[in-house]
Amino acid sequence: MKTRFAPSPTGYLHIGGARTALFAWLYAKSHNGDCLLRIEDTDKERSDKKYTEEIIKSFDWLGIQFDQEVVYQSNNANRYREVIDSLLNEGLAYVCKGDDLEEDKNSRDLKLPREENMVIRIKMPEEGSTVLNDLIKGEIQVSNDQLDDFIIERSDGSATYNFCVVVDDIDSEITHVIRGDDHVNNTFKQINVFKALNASIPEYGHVPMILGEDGKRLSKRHGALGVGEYAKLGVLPEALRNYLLRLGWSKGDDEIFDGQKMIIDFKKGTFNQSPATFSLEKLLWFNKHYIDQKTIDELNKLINSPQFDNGPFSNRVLEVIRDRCNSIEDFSTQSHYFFTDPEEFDEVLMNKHIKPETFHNLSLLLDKLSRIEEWTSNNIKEAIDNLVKELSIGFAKIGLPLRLALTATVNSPSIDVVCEVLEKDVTIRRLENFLTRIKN
RNA sequence: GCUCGUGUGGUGUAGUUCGGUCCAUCAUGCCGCCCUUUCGAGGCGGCGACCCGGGUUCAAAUCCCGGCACGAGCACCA
Repeated sequence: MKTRFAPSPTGYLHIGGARTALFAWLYAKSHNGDCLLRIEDTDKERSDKKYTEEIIKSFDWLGIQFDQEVVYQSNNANRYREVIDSLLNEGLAYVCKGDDLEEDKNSRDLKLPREENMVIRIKMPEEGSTVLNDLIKGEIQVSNDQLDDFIIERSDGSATYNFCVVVDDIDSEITHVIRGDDHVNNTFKQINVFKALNASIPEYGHVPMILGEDGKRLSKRHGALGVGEYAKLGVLPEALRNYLLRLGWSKGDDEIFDGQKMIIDFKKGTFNQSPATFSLEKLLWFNKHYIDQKTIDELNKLINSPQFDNGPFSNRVLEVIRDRCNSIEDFSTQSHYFFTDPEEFDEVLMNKHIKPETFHNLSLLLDKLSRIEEWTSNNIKEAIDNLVKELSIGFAKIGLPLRLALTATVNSPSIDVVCEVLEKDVTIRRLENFLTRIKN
C-alpha cells in the first residue's frame, strides 16, 4: 500500500499541513507501506523553489522520512498532455472556449480541434450520484448534477489540479489518499476522472481541519505558524509530532506517543470527525514532557548556545533550571543571571520587596554569608534560617530581596541553590553591589 | 445562494456501532491548599460539557424530525 503527501510550494509548511502529512505517513507506516512526497508546483506564479526546500527541511526536522523519490508535478507536463489526448480521442473530454460553462457545454460532442487559446473540459456524469466511502467520514454521496464539467487543460496548454492529481496518483500507484477534508468536494470530481481513465480508485481518508484559537480555520495567512517557527520557539520535534497526532486522533485516554509506539498504536486508534482547535498550552505540556526525558548532553546540543558549553558550571545551571523550562528557549531566557551580574532592576519588584529595613537585614546576611567556609546550599540555607530566627521575621522577608539582588527577578530555583551554583565570590559581589544600590 | 461535513466542559478527547452499567472518561487549562522560600517544578483537592427544540421509549449524549451555529468546497489556485 502507498500513501502520499502533496503540498504546493507556495509557502512554508504550516502546522495543518504537517499534521496531514503525519497522518498520511503514519497510515502508511502502520500498514507497512510507503509514503511519498509530491510537490504540486504547477502554479508557476506562486510556486517557489525556496519553499520546496523549506518544506523538505521541516520534514527532516519533524522526523518524517518519505519513501522513494520526490515527485515534482512540473516535470509531468508531457504526461498530462498525453492523457488528455486519449480522453479527447475517446470523447470523454472536449475542446471549448472556456468563457462560460453553459455555453461551453454546447461543444460537448462537437469534437472541436485542439487549438491555442481553447481550453479542455472533462465530461462529468449527468445522472446518478458519486459515492465516496471515506475511511474517516464514512459514506458520503453527492448527486452528479452538482458536478460541473471542469477545465482540465488551460488555454496555455497546462493541466489543472484536479486532473494532475489523479494522473499522478495513478502513475505513483497510490492506494490510499489521506488528506485534509477541505478536499472532500474535489474528491467527487477526482473519482470521476479515475473512472474516465478506467483506473482503480484509491481509498480516501479525509481528516478534519485544525482551527486557530479563535475558532477560525488555521491557514498560512491566519495564525498558522510554520513548523520552523515552532522549532525556533524551542519546541522539540517529538513534542510537536505527539501534539499534532492528538489533534483529531485518539486511542482511549492515552496521551504520549512517540517513535515506534506511535506507528504501532496508530492502527488501534480512531480519528475524530470534527475540527480541532490548536492550543499552544497543551503543546508546551508535551514539550515539557519530552524535555524531562533528555540527558544533559542532549540538552546542551539542543540549546546550542555558547554559554551552555557542556562544562561543569553550565551543566549545573542546566540541572537546577530544567524543571521550570517548558521549551528549549526557556533555558536561555531563564538563565542569564547565572552568567552575568544583573544590572537592570524592575521598579515594581523593587518597591514590592525592598523595605526600609531591607538594607540592614541584607547587610547582616552578607556578614553571615561571608563567614561560610564550605559553600554548600545546606550551609547557605542554615545561615539564612539563623538570621531569620534572630530577627524573628519570615523567610520571605530576606529570601525574596536576596533573590532579587542575585537574579533581578523573583522567579528562580531555590535561593540557596542559586547561591551555591553562583559560587561564593559572585554571590558576595552581587549582594554588595545591591546594597550600594539600595543604600539611599 | 447551492453542495458536503461537523457539533461532549476554555481546549484536546472517551463514550454514540447494539439506548440503560454516564448524576458522563482521561489529559490540558483554570482556581485553591500543601511543600513552615519565589515559581511557570512537585504533591493534593476542586471548577467546568452532552448546540437548541420537539418526538420515540419505562429509559437518550446515544435513535428520529426540525432548527441553529461553525467549518469546507463551488476558479483557466492548489
